[in-house]
Amino acid sequence: MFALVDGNNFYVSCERAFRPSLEGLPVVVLSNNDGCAIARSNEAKALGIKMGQPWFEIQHMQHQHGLVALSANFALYGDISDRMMSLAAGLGPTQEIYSIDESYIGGLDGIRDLTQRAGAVRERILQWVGIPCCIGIAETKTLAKLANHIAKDAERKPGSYPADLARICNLTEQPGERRRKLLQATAVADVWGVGRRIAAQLAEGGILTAWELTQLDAGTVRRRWSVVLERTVRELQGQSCIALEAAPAPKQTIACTRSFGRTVRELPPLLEAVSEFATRAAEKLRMQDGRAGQLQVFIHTSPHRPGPRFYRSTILPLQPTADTRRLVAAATAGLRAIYEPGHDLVKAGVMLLDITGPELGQAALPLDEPANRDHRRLMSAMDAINERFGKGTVHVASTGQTKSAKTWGMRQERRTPRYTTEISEVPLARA
DNA sequence: TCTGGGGTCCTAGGACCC
DNA sequence: TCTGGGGTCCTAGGACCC
Repeated sequence: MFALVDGNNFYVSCERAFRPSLEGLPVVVLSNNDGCAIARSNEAKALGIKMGQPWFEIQHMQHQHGLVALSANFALYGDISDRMMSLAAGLGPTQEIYSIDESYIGGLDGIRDLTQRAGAVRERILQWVGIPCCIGIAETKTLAKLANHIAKDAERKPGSYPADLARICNLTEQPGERRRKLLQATAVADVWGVGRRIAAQLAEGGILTAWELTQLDAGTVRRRWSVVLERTVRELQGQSCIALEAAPAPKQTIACTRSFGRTVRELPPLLEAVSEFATRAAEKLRMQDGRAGQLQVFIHTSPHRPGPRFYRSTILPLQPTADTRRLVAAATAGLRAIYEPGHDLVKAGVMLLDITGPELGQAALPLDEPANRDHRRLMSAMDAINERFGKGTVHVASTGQTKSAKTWGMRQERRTPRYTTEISEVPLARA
């Protein structure tokens, strides 16, 4: 049995926790560069704002409907997430942190008063962290996700569901008839693992609800679609196919990519940007104690603008490494190889590929041991200094001198303070 | 004027091997 | 007239997730 604990409209809820005056207002959180809406309060959803909708399309709602838009404050969301996750863990013996706002809890069989217990955990998260969440409980992860969806829907639209399902929905307690009705009330597109494409194909075959999907034969689904959808069907039928993953698997690829605040044509700012992306990617790589065997760099113009497009990328083979200096050197060399003047570039990125554990990188360089050890010590020192004194305190020179001189940096005109992670931005309480 | 960022897994087809 | 069988590895593309 599994539970899924999921923060409601998570980024918006994080902002509201520190600015209660946002309660009841339509609020959206915008992506990097204040480009599009990536989180919406219920009030904003009610205005018809779609996930990922560009800001320029909804901007007018500020005056018309009192829409409030905030720049994404990921430092804040990450920290609030950690606090929420540690409380969610109290629900059962094992936990998988699935995303910034969701975690599965496993090993729940035999726990008495589970539904009540879930309610208590929900209360505690709300009181201690200030984040409202919903909890779904069921026999499989896919069903727990579906139960969570019901709990959220029932909270948002009281009256369309039995009142006791709002916020906490334990499917295992639902009598057969009621359970069937709940699955019939859930659109097939809302099932975890069913995206736009497959939902459309299912609709052609008359499969519109989660219930109808459970009625399909698993073997048929495998032949017509894939083993992936087959697994989803089996999970919906109550057969657990997706296990809880308590320890996060090391990443196979690590990316750092950004859209620019404005278009970039010249090479020097691009070199700066790409150096910084390679630096960030290298930090992530060292956090999992990995080595990259390949590095990819890309640049491109806007896919949304009419006219000729320019998209170019290259992959460079590496002696497996986690050394920022070598990764930055590879990234800038790659950029020089693909750069061509005269294009209004809007985005660049660095990806680390062919990632292996530490042992392989060392084995490949048996004679180089002492030097390798020195590289690692230097990188550890750099990471420790940057951890203590802030990102970029020590950096390679090619990432540029000062933040203010950046011509390519992102727009973030509406960011709230980093209330919990930056000492100068901690809110003051007045007596 | 203005559209995010970071991942995973599966499959089909080609190259290549014996 | 007539052309095997079985396997692995790699890549590109598609689909999905948040």
